[in-house]
Amino acid sequence: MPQENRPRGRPRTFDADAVLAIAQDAFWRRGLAGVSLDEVSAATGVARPGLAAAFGDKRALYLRTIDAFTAQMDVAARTLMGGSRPLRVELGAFFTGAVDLYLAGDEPRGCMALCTLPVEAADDPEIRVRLGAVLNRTDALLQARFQLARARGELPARTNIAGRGALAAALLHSVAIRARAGAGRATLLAMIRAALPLLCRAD
Amino acid sequence: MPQENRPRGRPRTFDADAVLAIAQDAFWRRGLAGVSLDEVSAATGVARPGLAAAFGDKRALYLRTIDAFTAQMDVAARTLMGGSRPLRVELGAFFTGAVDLYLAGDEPRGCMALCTLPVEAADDPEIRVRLGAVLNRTDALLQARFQLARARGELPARTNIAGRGALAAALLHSVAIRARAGAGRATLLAMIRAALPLLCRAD
DNA sequence: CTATTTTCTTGCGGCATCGCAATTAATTCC
DNA sequence: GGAATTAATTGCGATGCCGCAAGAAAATAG
Repeated sequence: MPQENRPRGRPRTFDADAVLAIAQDAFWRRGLAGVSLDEVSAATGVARPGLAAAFGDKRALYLRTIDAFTAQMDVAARTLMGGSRPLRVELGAFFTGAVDLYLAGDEPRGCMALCTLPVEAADDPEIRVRLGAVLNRTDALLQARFQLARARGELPARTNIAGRGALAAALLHSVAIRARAGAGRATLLAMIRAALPLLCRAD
Repeated sequence: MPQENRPRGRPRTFDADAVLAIAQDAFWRRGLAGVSLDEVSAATGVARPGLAAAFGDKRALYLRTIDAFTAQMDVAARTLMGGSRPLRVELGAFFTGAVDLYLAGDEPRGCMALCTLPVEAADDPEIRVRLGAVLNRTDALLQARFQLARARGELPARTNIAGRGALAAALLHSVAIRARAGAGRATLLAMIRAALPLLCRAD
């Protein structure tokens, strides 16, 4: 009995997204070099050849999880900073949301991209490009928000958008690393609270 | 002929500091997990047992190079930001010096500590502590400089030192990662130039 | 000159990791 | 029902990596 639009041969017995989620968790904690495919295989119940057939080699699987991560971040960022509330409120929500994500499970995870991509970036041009893309994406997001605030009169017309955006992005990068270093929620939130007035000051 | 205060047995035939420098270079680029002892052995000409005898296992050697790195940074930071010049000048020198160091050799090196420690930090408590120590050190350095500026009247008495210090440290972290992502010297300096006024503004 | 101490070199053994090939299983097309 | 197609499973082989042990070498102490 032919079902729907089944591809052709024997169907997959595992859910690629579920495997990806488990792999993402492992790479988030230990990075590309720190995770073995045997480990992913054991955690997912999918034998190595199955992983290879579905995703390619270890590096390709890692890149897939990085892409998934950045997609998740994009969604979260746009949700938290949609542009409907005042600048300061939305930036506060944005950074608080980042802290929540970086400390999920009360483990010192930090940012998957900012904490695991850089090691590989020095010798791997493709990963270096990925890292650059992640940075550009948040830069664009934050600068756009400052620009919007300026257009709305929350910031004076002469406000240096690039400077504000750079500092806001920097704060995110800093939080990402500090979370991984074990900084507590209270510490991170205090840092954000102290820094926000400078970022949002209307001059 | 007994020389000086020679220890007792056969003397070392290699310079531990030179070996450390070579190992540091390798770890800087590829991180702890990305470097094999065979590689260090080949690059230094010291056989693995020699490395083991002098430094312990790979992780111990890595920690030694991290310590050497932080010591180098301390020296550089204190040189560039001695407190004799105005706040803005010294911060500019500090960040420019960081860029120089992160781009030395025109390679996208970034910061050894901030780009290689985080991956290992999640699962290795001792490395996590090291990372925290690196962060605390620069926090203290920058906050002290802002405090000095406030005491000298370059900043108003009500200036939030914690906020300024956090943002300045964040800028450093950001530069460290961006350099590794391949950002050019001009890009980084432009970012710093845009951000400095906000950090130094006397209100 | 001999004994002792420390280091250097070589090599072995074990372990983990990865990629590939061969076999078995499940499903669709005709 | 048979052929074709795609997956899953198992297992092998090669490589890299680490730690340790055994023997040779270079220095000092007496």
